[in-house]
Amino acid sequence: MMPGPGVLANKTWEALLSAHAALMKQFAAEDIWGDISMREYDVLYTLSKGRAPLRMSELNRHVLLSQPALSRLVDRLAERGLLQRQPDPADGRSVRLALTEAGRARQRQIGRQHARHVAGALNARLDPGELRQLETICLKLSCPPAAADAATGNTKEDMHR
Amino acid sequence: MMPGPGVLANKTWEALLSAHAALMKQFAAEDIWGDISMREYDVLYTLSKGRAPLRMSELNRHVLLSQPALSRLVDRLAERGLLQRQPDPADGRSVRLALTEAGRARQRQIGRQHARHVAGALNARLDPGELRQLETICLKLSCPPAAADAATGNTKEDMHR
DNA sequence: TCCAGATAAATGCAAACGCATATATCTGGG
DNA sequence: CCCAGATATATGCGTTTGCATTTATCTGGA
Repeated sequence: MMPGPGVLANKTWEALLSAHAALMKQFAAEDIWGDISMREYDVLYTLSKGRAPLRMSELNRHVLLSQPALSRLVDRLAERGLLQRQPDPADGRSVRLALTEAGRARQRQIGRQHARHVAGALNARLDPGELRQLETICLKLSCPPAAADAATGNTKEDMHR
Repeated sequence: MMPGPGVLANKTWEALLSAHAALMKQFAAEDIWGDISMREYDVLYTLSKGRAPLRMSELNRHVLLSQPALSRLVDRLAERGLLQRQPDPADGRSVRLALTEAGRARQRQIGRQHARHVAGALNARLDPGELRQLETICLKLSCPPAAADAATGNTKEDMHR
């Protein structure tokens, strides 16, 4: 039994989940999405950010969705003309995804408004110093599991499977 | 226009989303869930935390799910004997939800292991000071559910005026 | 060169989700 | 007391998701 550090980490994770849920609900309630779901927008945004066309598997690392679900979501976006599947010249198994002009325009149109809502929501609750702290910490969290093992010794995730 | 604060807030939100997705994937990959999905566990956990039986609408504030989806998720958990629907004596429309002993045991059994993974993952990436900062900031983000100033009119767009 | 195993993406199918709406109950003005 | 509107939850239905599996391609060792 070592309640100290474990409890703090768990309370922190719970707080992060609450913050995520609260903000997601608030953003989902905004009347800017039209026929694009937030998950679809996430894909459009991720594609708009990368300069080179992304592969499915790279995209799947950014999006919280199973591989088949992402494959079909991309299907729908492609059928609607918002992105294109291109064969990867370097790897025949792979597919490269790129926004069409229509897709890029749609992302920008929604993104402009969404960004305002995001800024409004976060700036209303946090000052710039807190924003910077939060960004720094979240970037540490999203980086691959640090190998810097501590005395706590609970860093083994890849051992199962 | 005024790119400064908006950009910081948006980069921060993106970092938070990445952190959330990365950790959720890591936790989902753990071999501890059995026949309980993470969403179902979230409900079991939320119910286990509150001392008094929760109502659907209260539960729905904590869980990122539509009201009908939550209603049916609760259905399934009730059919499996993990929680009970009880009529609310004070309000006939409402339903009070409480874990059964089986549900409580199941939550504890999964929660014990999950908590270890959470602690392992967060402690591997953050030191206690960062954990405390993150918790504090996330609580600020989740506490004011945007309805704090309903009387003043708009919630966040007006912050720009 | 060949092939077993690994990797990337797609597909069949049942389960779960969200939207719109229905049902049941509560509340307040007349 | 009654009823219009609000609130809490449930249900119908088409869409989307995840799991298991398949298909196609790549890789390295014999």
